[in-house]
Amino acid sequence: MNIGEAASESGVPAKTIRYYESIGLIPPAVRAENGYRNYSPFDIKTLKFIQHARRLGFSVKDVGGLLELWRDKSRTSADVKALALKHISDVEKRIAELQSIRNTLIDLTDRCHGDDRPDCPILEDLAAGPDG
Amino acid sequence: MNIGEAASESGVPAKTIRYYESIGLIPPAVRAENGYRNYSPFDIKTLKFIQHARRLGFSVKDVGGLLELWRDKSRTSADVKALALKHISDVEKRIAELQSIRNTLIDLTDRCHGDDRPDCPILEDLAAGPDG
DNA sequence: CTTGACCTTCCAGTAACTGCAAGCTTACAT
DNA sequence: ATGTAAGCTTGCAGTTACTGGAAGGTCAAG
Repeated sequence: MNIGEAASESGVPAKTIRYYESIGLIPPAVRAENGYRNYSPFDIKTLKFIQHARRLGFSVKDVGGLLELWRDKSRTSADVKALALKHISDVEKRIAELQSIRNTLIDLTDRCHGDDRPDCPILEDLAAGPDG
Repeated sequence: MNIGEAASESGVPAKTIRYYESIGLIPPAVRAENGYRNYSPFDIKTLKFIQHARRLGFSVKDVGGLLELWRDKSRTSADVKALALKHISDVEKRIAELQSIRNTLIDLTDRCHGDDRPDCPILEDLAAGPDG
């Protein structure tokens, strides 16, 4: 299977597959006689695994860790769970930050009449700072 | 005022101030005879404005737009509000994405017993995909 | 035989900094 | 006066995770 088909099968763009190879996230692909990369069904499975983990917001580095755990039959589920829980806590922290940002922005826009006049609490507050 | 003091006054690191100058977000600083950058209280105010807007998650490009609106006495509050509302919608979209990610992760970890045994629904689901 | 769709490599660019290195200048203590 | 440490200058490289593009080899169809 050439890289193009591997891309459409896995959902990972060809360009990105090469990139993952270049950074060592996946091992170098076997090459055909013409130099083209050749992918097995198992390679596709690995690419899908990566794709799913990335969609869940795991960093590429974390995905590397998950791949190792996936391949390592002697790992414990606790190892995996620990990584996932850490990631959940990161995600929740980020959500809380964004919600705080959102609330501040809502507050600012509520107080801005948004008409033809130039005075605008949004700009005034950005100049004055969060506390006044 | 040298760049170091400007940094501690504004909360923007010296390195970042130079960076903002290099990308044209702020005009080139006036130089003293020794070549050192010199900052006025108004410059500090601008840097603080930038800092606050960045903390609210506006991109540097958006901050550039806000700075223009801030300087432009003829702008309308509607212009500013439009930019802020767009940003709120982006933030809310990002929050929704992260919440969806969080829910999936919670679901996965709930189903992983997290003990010494190797079988782990987290890895299994990552391999199989979001739909089983 | 040519066209077009693949594939290859490598280089550059994105966002927003941050770190480091080499080399001034300034301030302070000895 | 001198040593040295802090602060300033520049520029280049590294970060994250790709993405786009150029230049060129390969393959299948008409």
